[in-house]
Amino acid sequence: MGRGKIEIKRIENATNRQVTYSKRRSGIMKKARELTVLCDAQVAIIMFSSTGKYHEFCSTGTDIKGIFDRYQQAIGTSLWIEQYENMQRTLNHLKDINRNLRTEIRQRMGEDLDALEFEELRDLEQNVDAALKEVRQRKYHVITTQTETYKKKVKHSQEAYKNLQQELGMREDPAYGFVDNPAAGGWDGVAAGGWDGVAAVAMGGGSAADMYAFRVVPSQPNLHGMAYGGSHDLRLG
Amino acid sequence: MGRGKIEIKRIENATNRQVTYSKRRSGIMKKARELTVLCDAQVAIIMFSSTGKYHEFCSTGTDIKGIFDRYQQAIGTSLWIEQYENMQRTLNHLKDINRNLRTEIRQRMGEDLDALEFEELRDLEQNVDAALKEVRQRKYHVITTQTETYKKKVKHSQEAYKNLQQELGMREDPAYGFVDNPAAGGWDGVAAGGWDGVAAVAMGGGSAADMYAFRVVPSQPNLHGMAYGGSHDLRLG
DNA sequence: AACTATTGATAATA
DNA sequence: TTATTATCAATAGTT
Repeated sequence: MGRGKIEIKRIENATNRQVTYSKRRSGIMKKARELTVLCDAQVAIIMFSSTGKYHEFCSTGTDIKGIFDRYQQAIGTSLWIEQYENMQRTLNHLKDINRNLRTEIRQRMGEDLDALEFEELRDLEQNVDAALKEVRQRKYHVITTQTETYKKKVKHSQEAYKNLQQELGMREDPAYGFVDNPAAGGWDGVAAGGWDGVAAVAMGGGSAADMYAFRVVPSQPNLHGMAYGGSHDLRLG
Repeated sequence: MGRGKIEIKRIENATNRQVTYSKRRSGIMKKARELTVLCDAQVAIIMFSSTGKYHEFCSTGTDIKGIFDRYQQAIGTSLWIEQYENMQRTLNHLKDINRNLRTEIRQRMGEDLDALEFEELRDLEQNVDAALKEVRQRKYHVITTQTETYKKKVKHSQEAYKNLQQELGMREDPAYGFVDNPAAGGWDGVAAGGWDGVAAVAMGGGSAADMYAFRVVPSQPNLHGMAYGGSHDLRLG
């Protein structure tokens, strides 16, 4: 239909091809529109030219997504539905795991124990007991490490001070400087046993009240996105 | 284009409409095919007739899904991609929460404590300590409840037996029947103090070895999809 | 973009 | 349904 018929093969001249694309595209769109009106049909068309420009047609009363959802229904199952459902499954599985993890944490916090059988309770007790020992041991380790560090710092400061004293040949009131008498409450006292004593209390499986003796900062930022203070939000997000 | 032009409006005659649909549909498909060849374009068409029958066209070298994925890219964001990405986000969020929960459980088990600050360690210790008390209390409660139940059962059996004895006027060797002498190891002994004694041991914050004294069944099914025996698989599924 | 000579599509008909 | 064909519509080549 034109001034001479053409062979149906790729038009090599780019300009020509683009013009033909434009003409024929509008032709198809018109035909599609007529079809939807004449025959009460639903039509969706998506076109990409060789230059990458895209055009679409969609019959009135619906949209591309609507027609393609219907299309997917028509051909049974497929396309995106499959990966979508896979994802949904994974998501539900994760939620289940999540719920179980939260339940376990709550039980490890001593809550919701009614659901447990005696044997489970017994195992839980053993486990928490062992965990408590681990935590105490770790705490003791941290404390002793800190103590050693402070001891060394004190020693260094002390020696530096003494050296200074000797170099300057000065003699001050012992109450205001470093002295060798532990009873005076100087740094020597701490270095010699003060921190160890603290560590001993911490190690001694003490009561909660004992532990509060170490609370230097009343509340600290939540460094791991968690808190052990029971203020957990154990609902799903 | 036919024997007389027609007005572009819905064809009321169903048969006529169906025939026209069939003819024009094949016409559009042919045009689409020609367009893809002549102009090196990508085209996807989906059509539903008024009777619900569906037909599709897709240029060679791709498929409906491919063209629609490209379409979604072309129009930026939307359609399925949106909910797909929402889902992906939710999924990643759940995985994060999951990882945190597993970390917390491991720390509550006394593992991976190196990452904790001293203050966190102290709070964790307090919390686990409190939890242990809760669990022990609960265990004691279960044991005493069970004890009461067994006591009652024993009492009932005892009385039934005595009644039977009296009714039959029988007298057996005390060694082979229920007697009033607790030292003989009869049920009276258990009812009077045996179970309470057991409960007392359980309550006493005893060692793990003490607890094992209660292990009636060496291993039991995992009723909650969890185990406190440290055999947790804390990896993501 | 607009114009036509042509070819292509199809409405009515058989 | 399918085939025919008289007409109308689309468009290739041109301006």
